[in-house]
Amino acid sequence: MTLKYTILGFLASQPRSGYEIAKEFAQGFGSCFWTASAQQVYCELTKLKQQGEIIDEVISQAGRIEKRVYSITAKGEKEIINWLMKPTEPAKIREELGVMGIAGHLVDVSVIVSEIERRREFHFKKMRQMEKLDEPFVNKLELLDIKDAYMHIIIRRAISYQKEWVMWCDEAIQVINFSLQNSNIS
Amino acid sequence: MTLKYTILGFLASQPRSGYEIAKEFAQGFGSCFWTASAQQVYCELTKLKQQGEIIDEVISQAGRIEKRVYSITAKGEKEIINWLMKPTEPAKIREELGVMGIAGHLVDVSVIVSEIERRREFHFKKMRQMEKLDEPFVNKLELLDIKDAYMHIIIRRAISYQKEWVMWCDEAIQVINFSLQNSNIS
DNA sequence: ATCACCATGTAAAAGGTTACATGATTTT
DNA sequence: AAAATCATGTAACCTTTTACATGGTGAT
Repeated sequence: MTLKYTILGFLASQPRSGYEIAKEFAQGFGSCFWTASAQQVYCELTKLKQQGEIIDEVISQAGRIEKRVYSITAKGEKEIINWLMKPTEPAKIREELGVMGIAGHLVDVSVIVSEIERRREFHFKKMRQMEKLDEPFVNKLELLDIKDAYMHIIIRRAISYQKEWVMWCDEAIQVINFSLQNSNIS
Repeated sequence: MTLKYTILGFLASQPRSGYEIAKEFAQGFGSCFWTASAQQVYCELTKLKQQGEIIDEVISQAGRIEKRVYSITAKGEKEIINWLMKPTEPAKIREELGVMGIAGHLVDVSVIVSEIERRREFHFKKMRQMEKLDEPFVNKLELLDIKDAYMHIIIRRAISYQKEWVMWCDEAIQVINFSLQNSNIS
């Protein structure tokens, strides 16, 4: 259901096309907390329109293909407000890398170490991406209105999530190296 | 596919029944990095048996219902080793709470603040749970062999994930309060 | 007695991914 | 000329969740 409410949220802040919403998930603010493919977005928009929570309008663009822009309806706004009042479900941890914890010893330690190094790079890049999203906010921290403050804290969460990963990778390699030294001594 | 490899991993470390594996996901080491219901576990075990990656043996217990204990086969071990050599897919962020970032202003600020406080409690408890799992390892940090080191680092990741959440909750409430003071002044 | 825990499964529904399908415009 | 971006959809498949189904043992 979160996909639905994220889309309603985007449309509550301003009318958008399916393509624009999909982009929010791929690179924009949506990428801070949720993922959805373009296919999912188009599919959900069709459903939401049928249920009267959003309406669409075809906009013709000069020298461009026309696009279908969606807006939230009063019914849709009621729906999202109702949802926001309910407690959120914490994300379930689903981390492939964890399998190493039980079965890592079945492969050479170099496989594990280089995988952790690869992940460090990945999360470092992600962290930088998230920091870019935060730029408009960190540059006026003293002047954030409540709407900006909400966006800022969500982006901050995404940044520290990635940062925590980077720090964990460094720590993990240290622990592995220390353990290897131990086994050499004995 | 991760469910499959997590189960193979558990069985690679020792033979277990479906119930025991389900418990690992619910409260044990599995809960550090993956979630799976008992239904999923039983279903996957049936599939893995059909594919010859695990074998089962019915164990009768004194004064208890008999249980079906599974062990990994040579084929299964080959499968998991092959999988461990491949790069891991980082988890996709799916965090309901993020919707607040776009639509939080549609409800009263007290709704948001009390939700963040509720989440702080939740993650604090989770952190304590994960710390309990780490106890056998932190008590002999100097003596960890590589198998222990792998388990320890995965648990450490789970701990710092929860810790990061707790710190974020505190920071988020501060940012919100600061923003509210701003709007009162102007 | 009631609750927690042990123990194992099936089936339907919901949610998400991947593949298929198409085609124009803008930038390099 | 090729690649990236704009623009929208359908269908099949895979994964996950929820509901259904059952019943014994041990502790309070």
